[in-house]
Amino acid sequence: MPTKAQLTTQYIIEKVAPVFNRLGYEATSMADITNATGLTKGAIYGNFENKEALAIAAFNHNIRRVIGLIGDKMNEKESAIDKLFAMTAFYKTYHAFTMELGGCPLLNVGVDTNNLNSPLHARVILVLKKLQGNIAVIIQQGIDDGIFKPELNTQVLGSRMVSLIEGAIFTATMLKDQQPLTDMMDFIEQMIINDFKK
Amino acid sequence: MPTKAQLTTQYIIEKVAPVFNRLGYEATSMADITNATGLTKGAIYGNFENKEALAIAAFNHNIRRVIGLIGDKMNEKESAIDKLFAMTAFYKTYHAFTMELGGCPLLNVGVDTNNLNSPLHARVILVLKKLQGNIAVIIQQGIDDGIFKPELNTQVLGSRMVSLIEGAIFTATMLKDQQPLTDMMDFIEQMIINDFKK
DNA sequence: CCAAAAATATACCGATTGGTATATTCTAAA
DNA sequence: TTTAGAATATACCAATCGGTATATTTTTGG
Repeated sequence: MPTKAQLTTQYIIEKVAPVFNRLGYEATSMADITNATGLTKGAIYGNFENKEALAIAAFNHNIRRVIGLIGDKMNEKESAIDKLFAMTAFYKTYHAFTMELGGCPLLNVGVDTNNLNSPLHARVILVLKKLQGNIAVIIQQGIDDGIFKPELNTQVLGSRMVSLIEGAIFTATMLKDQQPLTDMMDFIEQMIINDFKK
Repeated sequence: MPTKAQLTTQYIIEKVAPVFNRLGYEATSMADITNATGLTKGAIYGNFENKEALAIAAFNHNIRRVIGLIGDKMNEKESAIDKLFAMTAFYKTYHAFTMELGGCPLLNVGVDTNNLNSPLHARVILVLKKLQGNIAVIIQQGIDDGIFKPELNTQVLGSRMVSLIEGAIFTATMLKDQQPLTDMMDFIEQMIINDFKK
């Protein structure tokens, strides 16, 4: 059974995570945090060492939500193609997700903390590389299963896919229009069928 | 002949433009601005109404630099294909550019001012749409010249191209690695040859 | 139900924020 | 060279920043 404090810690994270994402991890003030939680600074600093620690916890929470959801969808599938299509299907629903959250955490925090060499930026790079790697592994699985062309460069394609996705998220977020994101996912699906498959 | 004040105004813009881009348009303080220019607040506020006005001027300056450079390169060419290839060639050199400037202004300011409905964000959306439109016009020119397939959806392709470019810029900036950007430009060039050309 | 401990609220700190009023310096025309 | 006006510097403002010490409340084990 979790203690009261553990529940409060989790409560704070869930309340402030979208605030940090919306306002930016530097621009979010302690006043924003106390307003969002209904708690006072005493309670916040009792549960987190400082604002940065809370920001990191909030970012990890946001990332876990996204990666968790997409990972679940992909793990339901067996073949490399089905996994990749589960991914594109997820991102077709991602605009509503980001509208609620205030944008893609990876994009927001990445840009926000760039040239800041904060722990947060290190986390962004790590997640980015992990995403690239995950996609590369799936493509490799497709090659191993004899479904995808063996000459595919999995690393380059993993990196390229992440760029395609984040670029579309950026455009869709800026224009508050789901269409660029949907279009990009259709485009990726065509790419898989036309260029990946044997 | 420009007056002393006009020269100072321009001097301030040039000095603070990379600072705003690097630190973010909210996070940049008046102290950062006076440090970057060597001037005092009196001089800054004598030339600009407030920090936001200066931020807008700095953003416009940054955008003009990028768009101006790329526009010049493209205007040197005649055919739609040559223009598009001039664009990809430019973006292959863009990583060095963004390293010096502290990232892509469009990406940085776009994310930074998202959900803030500031005049700056309105400017970002305008520039984004203009970029999409410019590419669409060039593709249409290619169609009119009988070089590109007539069934191409110029609007969708313009939007998609911008997403491809900004996504690659994001990845390259995060990983401090030019390769994702170079790869994406190669990818776009192949797309032009394989999918655009008749 | 009580007391020890844990958790939260309150009140405060120095530093920094954007901005301004005024003093000073510099520029340019007569 | 003088002087009016423009441009810049200085000194200051209230408000807010992140953070902390302490007082108060709440929880929990006996």
